[in-house]
Amino acid sequence: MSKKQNTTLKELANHLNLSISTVSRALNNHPDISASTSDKVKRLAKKLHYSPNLFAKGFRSHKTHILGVIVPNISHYFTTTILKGILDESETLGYRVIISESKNDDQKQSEMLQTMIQFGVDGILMALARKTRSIDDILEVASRIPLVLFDKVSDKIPCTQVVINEEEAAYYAVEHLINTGKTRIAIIKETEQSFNSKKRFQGYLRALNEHKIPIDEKIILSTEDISLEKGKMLANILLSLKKRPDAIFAITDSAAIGVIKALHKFKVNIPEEIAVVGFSNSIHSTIISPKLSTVDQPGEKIGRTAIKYLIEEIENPKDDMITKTIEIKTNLIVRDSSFIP
Amino acid sequence: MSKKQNTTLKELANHLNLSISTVSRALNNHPDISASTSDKVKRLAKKLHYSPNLFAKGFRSHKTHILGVIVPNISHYFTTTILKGILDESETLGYRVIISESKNDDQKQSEMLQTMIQFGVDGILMALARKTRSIDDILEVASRIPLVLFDKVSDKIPCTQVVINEEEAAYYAVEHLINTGKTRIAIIKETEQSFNSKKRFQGYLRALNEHKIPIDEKIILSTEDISLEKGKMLANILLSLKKRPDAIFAITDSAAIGVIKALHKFKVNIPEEIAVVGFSNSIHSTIISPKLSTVDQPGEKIGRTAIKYLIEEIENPKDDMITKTIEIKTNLIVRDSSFIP
DNA sequence: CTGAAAGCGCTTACAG
DNA sequence: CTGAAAGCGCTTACAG
Repeated sequence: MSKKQNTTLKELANHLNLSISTVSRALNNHPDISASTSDKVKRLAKKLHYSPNLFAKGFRSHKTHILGVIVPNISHYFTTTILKGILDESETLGYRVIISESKNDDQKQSEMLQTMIQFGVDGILMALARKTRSIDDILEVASRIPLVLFDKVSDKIPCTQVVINEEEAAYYAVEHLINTGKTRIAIIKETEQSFNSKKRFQGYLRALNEHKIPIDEKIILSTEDISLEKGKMLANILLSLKKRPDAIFAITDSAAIGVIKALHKFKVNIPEEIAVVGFSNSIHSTIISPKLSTVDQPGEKIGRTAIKYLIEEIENPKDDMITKTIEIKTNLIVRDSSFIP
Repeated sequence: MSKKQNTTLKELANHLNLSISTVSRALNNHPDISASTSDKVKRLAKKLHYSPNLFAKGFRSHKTHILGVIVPNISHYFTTTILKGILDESETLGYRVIISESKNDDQKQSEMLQTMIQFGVDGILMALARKTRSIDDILEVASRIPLVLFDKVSDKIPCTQVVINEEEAAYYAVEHLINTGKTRIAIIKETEQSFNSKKRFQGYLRALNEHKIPIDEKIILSTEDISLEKGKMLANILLSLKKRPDAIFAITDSAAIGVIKALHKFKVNIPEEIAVVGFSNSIHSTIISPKLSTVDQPGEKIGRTAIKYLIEEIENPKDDMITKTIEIKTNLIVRDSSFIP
């Protein structure tokens, strides 16, 4: 065998002619143990690189100190900022995190939930896959261990949910465009009634209504699986209208960047002829030219908040499952794709 | 208690008036068990949503089927593509993955290694933090469990290492510039002798040498912590030279994008006056205009390969630790920032 | 074909 | 102040 075995309590006990119980207590600073014994044990432990087997420890207490995290796509920059918050906070609180990618496949998502339970995670943090139908599996999980949803959530699942102020953020983004003199503001959103898209659309409508700007269905465009390419396509449609919009609010940055690329192609001046605002403050938003005005979503804070609530629920279990929604504030960042006020 | 306990073998046994051993064997398709018993057990197990406690299982065999992964920064797109490969492949092979971010802090990295051992991971996959000094801790880990390095590696650590063909990739990138008629090719690299930077620089030198192009120290620029901003700064220096380069090879995409931004500012035509080539094929490379020529690094493949080697070593332990380096082929992608041949 | 017992590494109530 | 014993959920050699 090339690999060294880990040192165990038993070995320490044998070396010192003590019982396993005593060694255990010495290492855990139990008050009963004499200082001299405690010292001896600790010295030997250090010398032999003893490190407790957390498995065995958790085994007794039914706690693994491992949390499960499921996200649709690990490559989205926004997701990675959330993960940063999750990893950092969980590590300082003494938990490790198992991450899985559902790839927006709700079948896969169910399987992952299942294996996470099998691996004995103490709780699960999750952003739902698109078109999640099988709520049943998720409810079943929530009945066993604490579950917290973030970003992609659903009010059909009774649990803590951490989101951004989607509606308000969209409201401010659109109001900003109105304040810079724009009156014909298009929106590019998703067809399916995803929580996020729906909320952002509501914010759009409220901004127009409150500023007495008529709603025009012709400049409300929807697409499935919103993306850069889709942004381009829909921008082309908007450009072909008799009455072009003078601003476009895209509910994701990638779509907004597609819009900018389409506008470039047709030599449309940004923001003079058409202003553009996105949503997310992805890293792309400062690479594209003109730099994109967008809504900054504080990913790290979302991650930190979500994991804190989860761990709180793990360590202080409550009897009742209540849907509690925590809203994290966002921040509109105005850049060159819209007028600076 | 609101949370349901997980079903155990004991409960199944009690329900059926069988022993725990029999139930265990039935569930594991042991040949000794009669079909009727086996059926009964399986039906009840399904009904009660029994799922084995992998903790208890692993506890006996000293296998947790959990792997540790440490990366410097989870937000780099390239890193996320590697993680995708790791997650996907490990899940199909029946392993789960704990991810930690060292933030290029080698102190933190050592701690992470330590807690991963404590959590009983079966093996560790790691990209080294910049300026990793305490090789000792890493060697200590490698003596206990299988360790595989990827991307950021070091030949001082005797273990399997999965990297791209850094030297060759840089060679082809520079040769491509030479083939398009460029003769004064600058390089922007890192000061510290990181494995990657060193190799890419070697490729640069070899390309120039083989094509009999003189090396000019004035257009070999180095920086610490290479980034977009540093790319801009160094490009400015190059532009201020009496004899400007006619091409710039930046050893990372972000630096290359900084270069493009600087060239834009000084109205330099790309690629006519100065061509630019980056390294990584990050998502930015098609957002920037002109689109960036760059070296595509197949992240998923790197991840998959690394995890396969790790699991191979876990499941078939060898006595000897040998440094084995696996090189993954890259692919030069020519876009608008350099001439299409 | 089925069961009782040991053991994986640890903690802790119970004795002494 | 220290130790023997039970138990966490599972598997498996040993009996029968």
